[in-house]
Amino acid sequence: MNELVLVIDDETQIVRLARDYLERAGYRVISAADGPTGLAAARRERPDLVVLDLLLPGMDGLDVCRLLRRESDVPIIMLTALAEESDRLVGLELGADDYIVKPFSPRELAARVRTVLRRARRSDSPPPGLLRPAGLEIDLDGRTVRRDGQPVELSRLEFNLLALLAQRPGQVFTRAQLLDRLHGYSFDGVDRSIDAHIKNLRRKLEPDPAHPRYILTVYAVGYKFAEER
Amino acid sequence: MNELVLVIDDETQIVRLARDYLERAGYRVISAADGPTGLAAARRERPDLVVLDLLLPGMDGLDVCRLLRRESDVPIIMLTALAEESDRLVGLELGADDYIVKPFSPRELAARVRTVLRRARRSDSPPPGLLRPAGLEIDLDGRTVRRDGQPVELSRLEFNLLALLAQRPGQVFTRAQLLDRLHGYSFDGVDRSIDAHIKNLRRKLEPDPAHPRYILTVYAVGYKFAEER
DNA sequence: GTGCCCCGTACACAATTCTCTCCATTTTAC
DNA sequence: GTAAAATGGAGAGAATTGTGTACGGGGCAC
Repeated sequence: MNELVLVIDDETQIVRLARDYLERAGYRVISAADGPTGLAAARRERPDLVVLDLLLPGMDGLDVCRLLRRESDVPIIMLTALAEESDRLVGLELGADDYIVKPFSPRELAARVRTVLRRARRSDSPPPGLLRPAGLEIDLDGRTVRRDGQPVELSRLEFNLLALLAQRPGQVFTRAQLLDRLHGYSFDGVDRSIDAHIKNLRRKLEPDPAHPRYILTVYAVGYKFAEER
Repeated sequence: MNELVLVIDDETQIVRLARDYLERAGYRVISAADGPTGLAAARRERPDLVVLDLLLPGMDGLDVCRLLRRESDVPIIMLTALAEESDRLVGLELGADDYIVKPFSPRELAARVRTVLRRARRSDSPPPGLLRPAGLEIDLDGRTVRRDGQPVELSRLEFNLLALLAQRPGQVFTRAQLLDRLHGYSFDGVDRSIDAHIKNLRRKLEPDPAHPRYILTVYAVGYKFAEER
């Protein structure tokens, strides 16, 4: 299910713009035109993120922010017309996670939303000492791997490679990137050696190495770890 | 009494923001603007958690981290600007419990602090004076070891080494980490000396030193104590 | 103070494991 | 169908570890 964003703003123009853009970016969007309504919506719908205008009819945006904060940890992005540095601090002190100065480009809004959500996801579940993609169990501290409960013996590079990929499922890494991160940045090797490690890794890890389930090839680009589905 | 957090950072803006937010979240906060001051404060005040900036004047944050680690188990959250090196693989080497990439939202900081403290409370609540991995009995207070009821005589360093490893079964320690924690971190020895101690330890401890049951080698990385299974 | 013993460290060699490269074969994209 | 890319197998060379041995220092009994 896509993430839900609540936009609290009384200017219908802005709400419409934000909605269009955020929905196109893949989020679900609900909105409210004033503070009390917005608070009620937040309580009822439990959005994953709130975009909150500072200037609202009926209730100051700062008050809304405070009240929201009191009852939940939902990330908040403030909209403000004031570019003052002090406002950034005021907003952040009240518990906002980020702020955008009006007028803003909808693309910027979408970018901020994405960033804050990513950050929130990360901080919700701090350091994953253990990765558990379907059927696998990767212990980063113990450097051990199990598939369906069975231990899988990996070499150092193989383990690092797997950990690197599995920490960002779906993200494609080029061979050059993988080389950089597996060795120091000053390494003079052919990037085909990555292929060899991928091969060895698959042989040990994949139930059927010829049809990989975890380590996927992205033709002419690199490799990625399979996303959950 | 509320928990005490020490913030070590030279940017007053960040310190103020962190202080405000953490205090609002119910923590007591002290701060220091550079490494030596921070270390002194940590020794004097014995905080429950340290937030440490990697980039500090006077002393590298990494050094501060190592020194802190040497003399206490206080949880450490690192602030880093290096978005690239945000892997956990690197974090393990630092000895930090968690890290946050700048710029961060104060809410995120508070969330991390809460999580790390909760974890720390859970893990070290009853400081176990006695470890009992299968077949072994390690008395940390009496500094004695028994295997299957039979006393095992160990030298000071061997005992420290065993205690260190056995307190975190399954976690891999690099030779550098072991050296750091066994001696003063400013020790300039060859890390192969760790091998020698491991060898001696195994000879005394293991039923079959050639096929270790307790002290396991992790090729190209270091050593770890076997996990129960 | 002197001699002795234990401990920690350093070094050398052998055994093991890993890493990289080469090349033939298969797969993919256009 | 063709060219580029990826895969699989195999082996040489490098890296890492286990172990025996030697050296030096500190503590302790006398």
